[in-house]
Amino acid sequence: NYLFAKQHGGDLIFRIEDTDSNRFVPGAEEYIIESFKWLGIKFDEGVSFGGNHGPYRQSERRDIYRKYVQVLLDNGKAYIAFDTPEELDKKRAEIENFQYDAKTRGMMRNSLTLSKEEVDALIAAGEQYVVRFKIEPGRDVLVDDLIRGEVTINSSILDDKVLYKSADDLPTYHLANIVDDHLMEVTHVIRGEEWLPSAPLHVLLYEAFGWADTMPRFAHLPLLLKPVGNGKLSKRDGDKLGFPVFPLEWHDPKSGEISSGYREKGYLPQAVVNFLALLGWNPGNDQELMSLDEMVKLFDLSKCSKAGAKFDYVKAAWFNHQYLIQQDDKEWCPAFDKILKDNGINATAEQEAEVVRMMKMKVIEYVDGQGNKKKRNISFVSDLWPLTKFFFVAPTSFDKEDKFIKKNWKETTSDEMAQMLTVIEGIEDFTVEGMKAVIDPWTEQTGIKPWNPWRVALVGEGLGPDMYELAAFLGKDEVIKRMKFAIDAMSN
RNA sequence: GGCGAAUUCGUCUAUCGGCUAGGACAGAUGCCUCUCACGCAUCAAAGAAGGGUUCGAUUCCCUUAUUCGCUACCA
Repeated sequence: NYLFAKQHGGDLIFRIEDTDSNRFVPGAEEYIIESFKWLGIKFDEGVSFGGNHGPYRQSERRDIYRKYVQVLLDNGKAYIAFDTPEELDKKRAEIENFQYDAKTRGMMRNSLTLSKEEVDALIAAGEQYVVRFKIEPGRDVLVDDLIRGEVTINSSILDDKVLYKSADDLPTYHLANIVDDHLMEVTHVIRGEEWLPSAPLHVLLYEAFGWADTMPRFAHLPLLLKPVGNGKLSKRDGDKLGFPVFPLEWHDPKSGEISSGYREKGYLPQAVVNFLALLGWNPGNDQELMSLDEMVKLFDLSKCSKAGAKFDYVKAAWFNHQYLIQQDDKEWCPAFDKILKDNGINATAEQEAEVVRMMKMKVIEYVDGQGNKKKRNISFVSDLWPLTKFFFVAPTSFDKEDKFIKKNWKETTSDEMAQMLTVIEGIEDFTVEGMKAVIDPWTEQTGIKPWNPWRVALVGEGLGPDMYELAAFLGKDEVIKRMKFAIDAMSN
């Protein structure tokens, strides 16, 4: 909706459709606003955004709906029904495939079967009622969908939908939606496929009000499906499979349940928007990485797919990786700082920046000795801890079955490391250049290839940055300490 | 059950009658390399099934199958 509206210079409206008072959730509205803000999706009108078509909360538009319900009642397009939920349940149990429609409305308690006096008396007595849309059967209703083309549905399969319920003096979605869209001068309705079956009902409502000529265009988008198995993606699937479904972490005030959020998991909003936009739409070429502004230019409803798309959280992580590596070093530091704190490390800001710099060296493109461009695969800043802990914590033991250690620490290695240790102890200038000046000639003289064993000693496993850089960061004392410990531990 | 929609590699998708069916993620292999990665190269991987229409169907039509959605005084 955002892409479409912006592309056409239109306004995006943020309307709260809270016509089901039973389902009111405190905090949900604020949550939604904050989520869109985080994603960078800005509305032009609506709750918290202002505009000339308010109020934008349907629960605050009761006067308006009451008026339009009356219009339909007056022109015979709707009627009042007194059937209680219990009575309806009974009918459904009695009659197979019961539907409240032209065939059955004659046997129900409503203003079509009751006299005007009876109806007035019931209302005066405080009886609860609903207003139902009187659907004329046997008509083929055409829905011209921008994505699916022309869809025809016969009105006979539609039931006499409830438009308004007196119990809470609120309309249902169908009535509120049509009235609001008309009054708010909505030109396009882009919504999920689950609305396609009731689209003809909405067309009929526009006609009943005499608004057919200004009826908005419809576009029904495909649904998001579960990553594994069948069915549409539900709120709970995410945490079951280890990925977020909610944009922001959500604490349900009623159940106390916590659903993880993209923001808290370390996703970048641009990555989420990009990934989501491509689920069900593509620009028609091979381009996958696009900013919101680019997507506004490229978006095309006719290029939206019609079938549901399975949610692939592995690819979502890849998108995040792409956006993460484009970020400046400094943007990683706050998140990295938190990771360190969480792991009980007290590092100086300089140290943090230095580690991030070194890791980013391997993340951002750089050219190695062979002229190859290199990068590092980090999808989330939170991935950094296992890749950086050795900067702050010395190895406490060595897994002799570890493939890297086994391969690189042979029988003679402890002796070679001991030789290297004496060389290192003699180094005055413990910088990358200073070490190179001493160690490079030493390796050539002795023929010893110290890199991997040295890595075992300082890191404890087969990962990390260039050894000179790492050693310079750790400092001479720490390097000596770790080497002594390794030589000792490995010879036992 | 009824109605509607959908159906291309494991996943997201391109193709608007000419296909040796393209790309991306994931996977495999190789190269690179002081490690892990990254990068690069290569490989493997698809038109649900059956009928039509057509010189020619992944593309159009029909049937079947499967999946999804709707069938609430929920949205």
